[in-house]
Amino acid sequence: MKIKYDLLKNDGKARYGMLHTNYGSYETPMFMPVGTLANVKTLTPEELKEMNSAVILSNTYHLWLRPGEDVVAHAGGLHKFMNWNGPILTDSGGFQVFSLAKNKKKDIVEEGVHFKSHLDGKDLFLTPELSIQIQNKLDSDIAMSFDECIPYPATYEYAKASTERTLRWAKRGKDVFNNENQSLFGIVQGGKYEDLRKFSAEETVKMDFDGYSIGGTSVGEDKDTMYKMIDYAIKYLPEDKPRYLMGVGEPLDLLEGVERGIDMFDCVLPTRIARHGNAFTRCGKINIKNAKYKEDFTPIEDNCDCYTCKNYTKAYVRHLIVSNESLGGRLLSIHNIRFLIKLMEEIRLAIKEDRFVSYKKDFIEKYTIKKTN
RNA sequence: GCGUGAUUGGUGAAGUGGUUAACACGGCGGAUUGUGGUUCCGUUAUGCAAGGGUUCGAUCCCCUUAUCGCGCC
Repeated sequence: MKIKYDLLKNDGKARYGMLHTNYGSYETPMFMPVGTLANVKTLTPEELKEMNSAVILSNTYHLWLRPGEDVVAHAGGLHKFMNWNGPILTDSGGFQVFSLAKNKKKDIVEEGVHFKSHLDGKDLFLTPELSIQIQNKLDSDIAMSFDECIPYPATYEYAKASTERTLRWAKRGKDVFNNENQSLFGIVQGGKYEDLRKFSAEETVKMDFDGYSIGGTSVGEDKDTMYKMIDYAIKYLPEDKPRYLMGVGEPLDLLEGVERGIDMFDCVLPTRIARHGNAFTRCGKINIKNAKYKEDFTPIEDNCDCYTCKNYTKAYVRHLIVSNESLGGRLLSIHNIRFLIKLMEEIRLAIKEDRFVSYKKDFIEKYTIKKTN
């Protein structure tokens, strides 16, 4: 069965809805933790469930290299392989075009993309067809079209050519797509250019995907540019399909995205910064390694309902991080993911109660005054 | 007691008679947005055991003292 999206409520452009999948129905807007290598780094499925995590991400490029999509298929698909009985979205490898293809001009050709394996340096060639076929085998719930995540800044000429190619790739991927139980999302590119975003959105929608994502954001552009990229594209996306903003996960950006009509977000931020000792709090991000927490025997946040805050102190978590103990990154990952998921829970409630704008204002006010603390 | 070798920041240490005394670790702070990366970036000794001398100039040369090591009575 394909996924299905019900738009249940609007509050301005913000949307409250329900995403129906083969692994349950979940409210949107939602935040999706990233588990590139078939695991959300350091966390078990049980822990993710406890945090009320719905969809998790995995990555086509990475699983292709290791362990290989056939291994996953022989295991009975990604869900069984990783013991996750919730929905899974697989990224296509498009972001790796951005991060790993060193020489864009030479490595990105019409047929596909040349990579050097980050594992052994071996030459690899990934095409839209191959990406989709791998994802079909991985048997995720949502597959992504193979695109190029355009770097920032990019010239108009580059962005135009890349955007057009991404459209051709989307078509090619869709043509070979073959998995009844899987859905396929199209990706809007276009860089920072309004007409290209419009063009990309309209053309992608014409191909009729199960959902649409806005890509090419959070690649180094300033916030205003990012928000404009969303504005330029989102008005051309259909109301009855989910909209997914790729790679965005800073609390303030989630709010800005929701306000513009985004339903799904993913980001490595909560887990990555956790491993480096940072925690989201209502009063802004904190660095647990700071000396001032050495003897702070209070939780990261007093009113947080996460496992970490209910059981551990800043001083202890700090000690673990400073000592390079993996439990430190685990505890902070639990807190950070729960923080973002809780944020989305509150956002959904606010939308349902027609008070999203005031909720957003209150949150931002608190989040950005940390300096006085 | 005599002889001898050392003494550089929180630590391990490089180094030179002449502008700002390597590097590493540690400390302190920052970054991180579809995750190659226990990652990246700042910053951290106005001072080279103490005092005196030689010199235009000494952490580097000489003397004295202190501390530590080694050898011999």
